[in-house]
Amino acid sequence: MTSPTDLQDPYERIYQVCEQVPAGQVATYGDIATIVGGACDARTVGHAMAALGSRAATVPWQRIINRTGGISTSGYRQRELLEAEGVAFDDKGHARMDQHHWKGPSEAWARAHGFQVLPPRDAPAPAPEAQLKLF
DNA sequence: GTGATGACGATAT
DNA sequence: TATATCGCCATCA
Repeated sequence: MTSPTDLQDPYERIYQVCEQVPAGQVATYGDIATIVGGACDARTVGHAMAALGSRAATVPWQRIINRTGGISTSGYRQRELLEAEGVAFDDKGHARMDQHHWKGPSEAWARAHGFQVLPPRDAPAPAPEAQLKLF
């Protein structure tokens, strides 16, 4: 297992997880780092996003935001792209994490690719009316 | 090899 | 809730 050929580039794994984020949902850098596991940190994910390069066309980098739900980028129209996907923002420029927070990939997919799943979370605040409004 | 920087997170106030 | 401080890791000069 010490062979680098067995493990893909650390960034490649991050991109792969980012591709699992469906449209209309957002994930935090910490979530991606938790799913990738290993020496992957929230900051490492941020560096990976900055090193996207040509992969920016296939990786939904715009769905990756910081833990506060704010957009750290400036000039990339990240918020505009998210709004186009149906992600709601408040007047403070923070995404509605309670509505669009990605719950993580399927356990089967994560296990099949050697990834991890996000820790279980208690129901934050179910809004029946809000769900009905979606789509 | 060392120091500085960064698309961050968590905790404390 | 917002701000301030510290910590962790990878990349670049």
